[in-house]
Amino acid sequence: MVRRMGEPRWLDETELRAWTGFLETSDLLHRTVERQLREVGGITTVQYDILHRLNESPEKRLCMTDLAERLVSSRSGITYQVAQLEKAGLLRREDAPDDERRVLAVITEEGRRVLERTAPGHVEAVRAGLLDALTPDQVARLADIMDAARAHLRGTVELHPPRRTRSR
Amino acid sequence: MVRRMGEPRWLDETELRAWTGFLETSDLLHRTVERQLREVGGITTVQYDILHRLNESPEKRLCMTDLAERLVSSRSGITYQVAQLEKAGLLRREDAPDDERRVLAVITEEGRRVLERTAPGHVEAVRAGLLDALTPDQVARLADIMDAARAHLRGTVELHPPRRTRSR
DNA sequence: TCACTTTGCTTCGAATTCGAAGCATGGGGG
DNA sequence: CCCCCATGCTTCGAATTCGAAGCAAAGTGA
Repeated sequence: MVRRMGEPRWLDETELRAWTGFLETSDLLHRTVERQLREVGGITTVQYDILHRLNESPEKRLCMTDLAERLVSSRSGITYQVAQLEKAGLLRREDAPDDERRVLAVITEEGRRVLERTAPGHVEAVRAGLLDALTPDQVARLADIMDAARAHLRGTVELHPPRRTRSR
Repeated sequence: MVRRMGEPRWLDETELRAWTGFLETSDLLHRTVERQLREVGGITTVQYDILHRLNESPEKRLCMTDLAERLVSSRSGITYQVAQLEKAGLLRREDAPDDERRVLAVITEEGRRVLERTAPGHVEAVRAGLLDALTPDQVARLADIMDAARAHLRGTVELHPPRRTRSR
């Protein structure tokens, strides 16, 4: 399965602009949003996402694996962040009734308050950092482009490395 | 300077798609590219960027601040990564001749070899992860959109927190 | 020249992330 | 029922990142 490739197809000017622009924009954007959340809400983007997902879910609770599924980090990362949020009183853990192995994270009233308090500023930061710099037409095109890329990547990328099989 | 905001302007469906799509795409993309570089070249994206920038620069050398300027991390982060790369033999440090305070990072022959060896696969990963999923028209539009966003953010965001002035 | 500030870099401790390994429960196939 | 593997989560150590604090050289103004 050695793949010897011929002459590499280097990026032309437009492709390079798209790629480097994407890299730098996502980096800058992440920093500003992170900073805003930190200053106003005292939480990180990851924590905001966790709380948001919990709050959006019908039962206001999700198990660790579901949280990790399509979110930022690895399973151990979720364990860590949920522990932080639990210490801060923004969620609590519950054992799943039907499966002893599962642990459910449940958003607390306090967590909901933090979310309500930070959400408007967070949205404003997203507008100020990205959406306001674009025309409505560009926003629409960006949405379509990101949909295409996201769907493509979802099919291609394995989020987590495959689990090491016991034997061997 | 307390800004009391009225009813927050929530994101409409398209804006939400643009934003969440952007977040998830950049995350997935970062992971795949990172993994490819790690497996093939044994280096991280950050290290690739550093080597690439050094190699692109006219004198094949840059001082730490210039490296940190618009790159990934804080000053201390650059110190750390440059130390790693120096240990790996991919660059060496030199004192700047004209300013005793500055430290120059200079890419080595070995570093150049790693770059040449990894670059084609890296570009392929970028194509496979992003560009191939888009039409040429979409790539061009993405480039323009990212240019706009990048320029906007550059003007808005302060990369590093302001330096603490010594006396109160 | 002398104080004082600025600038460039490094060191330090804290926080976060990851993957590997470990533990416990669940789910078959015999 | 029992063995074995799959699944869910946590713990561990390593790597990376950050900001604050510190040190040294360079610049500035009197």
